[in-house]
Amino acid sequence: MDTKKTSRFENYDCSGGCPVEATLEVIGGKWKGVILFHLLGETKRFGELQRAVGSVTQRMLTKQLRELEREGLVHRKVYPVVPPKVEYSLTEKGQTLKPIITLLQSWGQEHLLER
Amino acid sequence: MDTKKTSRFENYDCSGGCPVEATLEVIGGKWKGVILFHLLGETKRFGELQRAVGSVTQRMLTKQLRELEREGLVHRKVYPVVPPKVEYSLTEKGQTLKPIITLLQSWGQEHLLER
DNA sequence: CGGAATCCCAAGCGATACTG
DNA sequence: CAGTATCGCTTGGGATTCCG
Repeated sequence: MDTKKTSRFENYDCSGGCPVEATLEVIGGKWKGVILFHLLGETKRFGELQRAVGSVTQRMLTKQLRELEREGLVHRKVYPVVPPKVEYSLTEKGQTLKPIITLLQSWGQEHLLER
Repeated sequence: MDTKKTSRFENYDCSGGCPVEATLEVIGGKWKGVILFHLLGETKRFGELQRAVGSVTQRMLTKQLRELEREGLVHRKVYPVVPPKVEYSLTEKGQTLKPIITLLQSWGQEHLLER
């Protein structure tokens, strides 16, 4: 009907850092989504997390956790005991991702997995 | 307090296809988020899309669009004219991603970009 | 204009071994 | 237990060229 713009998205300037892209860079790592998902509810030890995620290798789990830590999404608590004990949990900033992770999960269930 | 589980996330079986991971694989491609974002509001031609996204190369834009097409998220309409004209738009399935893309955007704005 | 094909470097990532 | 180190394959993705 009218030639007027019907959307607020069309001419959004993405050059030099689109928020959508930026967010995906933070949570889009190969294992980050799943990791965050498993930390949504509770603190987990390294080994627990690895078992929960499934097929991730130690190397990758460590790397992804370090990156999430650097982004301030995950907190790493080291207990000075032997054998070593390290617990991972979401920071407050990490908690704010909950709606996103939840949406990702429900969308995937509805549109991706056989049902 | 209690040792009872306080979350519904903890023991979710992710092995062999976690919904969160699956969804991220669909929208997590390097340019897919931004592409979807720019298609949220309106249909766009190839060239428009490329300019909107910014620094993406033709090759990558094409590749990512093909993948989104295969997932049934994006529709490709070819006009049999010369010079060629191709329009991209979201399918109905693609539209269902709107809440996710929107959330990604607002989260990124609030937590990632300087403010 | 919108794409396909080729080339090629760099990053990603798994496997394995070692360590405090 | 929770890492780190090294190796080497595989993949991603940019640059460029050609085409209908």
